[in-house]
Amino acid sequence: MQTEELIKETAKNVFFQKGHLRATTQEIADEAGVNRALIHYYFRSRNQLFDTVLQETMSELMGRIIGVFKSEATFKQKICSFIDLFITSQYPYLQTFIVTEMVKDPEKMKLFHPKDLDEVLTSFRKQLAVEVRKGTIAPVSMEQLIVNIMSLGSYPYLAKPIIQTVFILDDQAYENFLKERKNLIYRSIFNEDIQEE
Amino acid sequence: MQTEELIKETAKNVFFQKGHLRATTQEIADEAGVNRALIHYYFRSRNQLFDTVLQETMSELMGRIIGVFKSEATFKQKICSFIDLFITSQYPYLQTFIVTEMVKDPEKMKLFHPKDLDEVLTSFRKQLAVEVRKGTIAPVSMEQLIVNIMSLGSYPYLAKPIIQTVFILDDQAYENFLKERKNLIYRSIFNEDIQEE
Amino acid sequence: MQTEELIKETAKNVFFQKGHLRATTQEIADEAGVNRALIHYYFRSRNQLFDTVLQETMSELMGRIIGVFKSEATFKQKICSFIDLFITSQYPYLQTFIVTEMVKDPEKMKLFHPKDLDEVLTSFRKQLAVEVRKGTIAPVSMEQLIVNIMSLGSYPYLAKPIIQTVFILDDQAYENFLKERKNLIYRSIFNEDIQEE
Amino acid sequence: MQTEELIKETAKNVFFQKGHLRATTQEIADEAGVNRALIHYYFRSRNQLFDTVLQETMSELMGRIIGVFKSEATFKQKICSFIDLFITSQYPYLQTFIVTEMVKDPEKMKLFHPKDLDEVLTSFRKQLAVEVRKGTIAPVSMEQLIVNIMSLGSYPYLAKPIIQTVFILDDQAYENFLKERKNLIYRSIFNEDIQEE
DNA sequence: TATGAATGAGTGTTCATTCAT
DNA sequence: GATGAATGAACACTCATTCAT
Repeated sequence: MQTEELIKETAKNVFFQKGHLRATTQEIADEAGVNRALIHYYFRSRNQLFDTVLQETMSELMGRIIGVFKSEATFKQKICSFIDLFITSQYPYLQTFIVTEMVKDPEKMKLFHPKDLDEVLTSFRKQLAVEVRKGTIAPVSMEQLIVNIMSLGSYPYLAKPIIQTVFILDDQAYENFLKERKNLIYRSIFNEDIQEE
Repeated sequence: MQTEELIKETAKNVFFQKGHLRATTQEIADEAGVNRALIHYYFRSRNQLFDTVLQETMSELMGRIIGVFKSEATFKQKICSFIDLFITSQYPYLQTFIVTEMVKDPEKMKLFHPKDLDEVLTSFRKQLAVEVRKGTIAPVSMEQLIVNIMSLGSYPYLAKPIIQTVFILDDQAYENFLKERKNLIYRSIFNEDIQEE
Repeated sequence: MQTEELIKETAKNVFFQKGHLRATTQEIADEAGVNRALIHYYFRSRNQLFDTVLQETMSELMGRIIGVFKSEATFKQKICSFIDLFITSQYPYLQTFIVTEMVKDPEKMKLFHPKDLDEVLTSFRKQLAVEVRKGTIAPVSMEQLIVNIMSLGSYPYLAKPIIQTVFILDDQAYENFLKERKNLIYRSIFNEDIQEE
Repeated sequence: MQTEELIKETAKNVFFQKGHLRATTQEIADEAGVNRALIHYYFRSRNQLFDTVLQETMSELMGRIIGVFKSEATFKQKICSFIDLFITSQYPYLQTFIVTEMVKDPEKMKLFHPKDLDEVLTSFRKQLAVEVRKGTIAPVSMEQLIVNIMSLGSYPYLAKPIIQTVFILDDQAYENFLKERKNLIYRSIFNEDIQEE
């Protein structure tokens, strides 16, 4: 039973961490140190491994997102946690993967919409309206706000090769570049630095 | 000689517009209405077609970027043009393509750094410093500013399936969502709406 | 010890009754409700299970054939019983199986020639000669007579799909078609109907 | 274009002459002296090669059958030709093949029922009725008569290994055994020897 | 310049078989 | 005896690539 888990974790890492989206069963098997046929023994087909692994990863991500919004934290704290979610993603290539895969079958995404997401978002929308009225944040729709945070957080991971090339940054310099961004994103929303305590 | 061009253009569209990043030579040949072997006649290998096509597309993109910064326009106009560059990309899947391809061979990107990019950026960095001093824009490094714009512009294209799923937006609604963003991005930089004239 | 028997019987049914001549060990194991590895535990290999099962089935068939000829019945009764043997075979696909398997290794068949078959046939050959002299039956060699009966009895089972197609007969009509044949075969030999009593 | 034909003919021989019904693409390719991938180049899949080859062979067989019945020959001559069709089949394993394949998908056979077969059979049924009235032949339905001939003709080819074993006949002896059968079958129908001229 | 034919390397998948428990 | 896990060999099939014309 732990081998099944090993294959799944290896596949997640190969696909979403290493970004080898077209990885063959052979590559995954090699990486996991198991026989290629074992993948079929546990998952029947490469596609089912894909689906399983994608499903689980998306569930985890959605769970975290919902967790952030459901918490008792203040508005600013929620935003802070949400930024973290996308700035330090466990799976930097997950989103790229989804984009490339979903081109073929966009309907698949619908499976990843959890039941309680809607109410959570509705409640957050109200909270946002309150904060806008209070003047904590400039007027903005919830959708645009959330997409802004995701954009500012994720894109630098996705476009790493482009950005490194344009600005001639080595890996260390890029690391530093990324570190500055959390506070920068926060400031683009609230016009103030993060209050640590 | 025009067949070579035809193949190249077809490949660009298949890869970067349609997002068929793993397109086979057969698909490209079919789409172009030519024999599959012709691709090898002109480009020797599938990889060389890839490289050529990527090289040209990147050159074009870099050319546009440089064009924006080199122009005689005002600072705000430059920013405006730069936003446009990433919001209405001719090749929505180009960046995804780069990301996925560069994972395998990150050194490749170095080929895409044009000679005059550095001086253009240096000059823009000075212009930015001036505007910061003038208070036109909040203090920010040039790198972070540019990456912010690229993030806010490109990411919603890359992550379209995710965003549509989370917020339950159909294609029409998503289109509208995207339209609002240009001004929104501009406002996030200058705290004012775009001045049309 | 009864599991071994269970596997064997299941295999016989799968191969020779259901006609699934290429059945995998998994299918047989599933049908028998046992673990796939057990088949190898008892029979070492799929081929040995095949051989065992074929051997037993052939022995049983040969036993019946010998039983018919060895009995004290009259000549006509023997023929009648012999017809029955091939018209209502317990294993309709046994012969098809033998044909397809023996192509690969024809020597295998020699294992299925029982010791007492020769004497039984010799004795039947004499009985036939007597009946020919008496005029009960038209002159014919024993081999041809026996093959005729086997042909007329078995072939309609083997060629069922062809015959149904040519004459457009559904399963019910084909059933009726087969029922008529016993008397028809008997008449082709003795020019008279079967005397029931 | 002749390679395609070569593959097809090789496949026919492997399947229907040599009786290697489960032949792999590799075996067929080796036999034909071509690369395995060529089979897919011409026929897309192993199944399509099967279907094509089966279709053609069945069409040919059906054509011959119809040809016999459609001819201007006398009743006895037709029967004679029909016997020939099954006694000296070009593809001894064709029928075995059909039997084993059709177990999986009996509906497939329906494709092999030619349009003009029905009228040809209807006309032959009338001719048979006339001959029965004339006393040329003992009363029998057309279906049973035809199946009898097919049985007596084909079965000895299908069951060759069994028969050789039971009667201990070497290949030469079996050859002789088969030669006797044509006249024997004819006599089982008309109670007289074939009139050669 | 263009094409149909041909090939080798590699992919996902199946399966009989083995092994440790 | 019995089982889940694991493996190697084979299979159909795909694809980029080459070659003769």
